[in-house]
Amino acid sequence: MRLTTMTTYAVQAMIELADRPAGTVVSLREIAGRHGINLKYLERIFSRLCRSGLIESKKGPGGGYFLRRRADSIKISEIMEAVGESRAPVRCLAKAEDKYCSQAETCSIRPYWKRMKETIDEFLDSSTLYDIIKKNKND
Amino acid sequence: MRLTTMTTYAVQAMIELADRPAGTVVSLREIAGRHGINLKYLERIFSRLCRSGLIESKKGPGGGYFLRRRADSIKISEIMEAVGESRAPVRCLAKAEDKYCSQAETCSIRPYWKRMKETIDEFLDSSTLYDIIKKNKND
DNA sequence: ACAATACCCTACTTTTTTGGTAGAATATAG
DNA sequence: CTATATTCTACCAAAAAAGTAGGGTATTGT
Repeated sequence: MRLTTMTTYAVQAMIELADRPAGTVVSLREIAGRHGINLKYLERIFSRLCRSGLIESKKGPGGGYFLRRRADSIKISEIMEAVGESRAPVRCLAKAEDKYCSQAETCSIRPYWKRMKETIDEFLDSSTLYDIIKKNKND
Repeated sequence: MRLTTMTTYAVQAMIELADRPAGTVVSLREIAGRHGINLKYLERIFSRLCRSGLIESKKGPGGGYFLRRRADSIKISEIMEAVGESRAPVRCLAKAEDKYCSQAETCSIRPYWKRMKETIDEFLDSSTLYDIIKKNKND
């Protein structure tokens, strides 16, 4: 039941972007350096975030990435989705794998795992980047 | 965010035991056969469940395993605990790993992961074997 | 007693997933 | 033009999970 480090990196990085004033961009080199993340690895993560439309890039010198939407409209679940983190506790509940288990219809435990997934989804769907930042600033 | 198959096997098997009338035992061979689980693999799982005190064994011909407590007193979280499934979404929240991240104290995201863990724990702590069986029988 | 049944322990192998690397291509500000 | 930065396509290594194998030990019905 552990998130991949790719997911935690992605959230960390998104927090970084959210913390910057609008109109500024952040380079990967900067983020990678500060968090001790391999640059190439970060690149892969950001390309996914980009493809999902959560962030946008500005190329060339002085370029970098920036949030495409307001921090309070970006759900944590969206970030996970972008980097491919599954939120299903069991394989038979993952997307496009409904046919993985032939006995899915009669399985007595599946409904339980489904409720578990819903609980997790609800949590991740109801929190945004802004919530994390805000909570932190209240200290 | 996926449970290991060992965990899902463990829950499946515990449901089997819970579904039997009191006083009866179930052999591993039987469970392994019905669910298509490798016998040796199941043995390992059951030895852990046994060590955790969730089930008990009866040796000899006609022997097998049975629940040590009532189904409505066995939490799903206990089963996970028994087979070593971590419920922490990130490593720095896992047991005996508080020192994994040196910046745990100042980390802005950690409190969020902690709330996530609490949400999951709450779900798993508040459901028992009996709940799963019962829900199923209502169909 | 003893053989049948079933649990118990240790080590190993394979597979899958995750994490990390490398190198080159493309775009752009100055 | 060129330095900086993102994009794309592979590939490789480490770790974790899953599955196997084989021998050993305890119990009990007969």
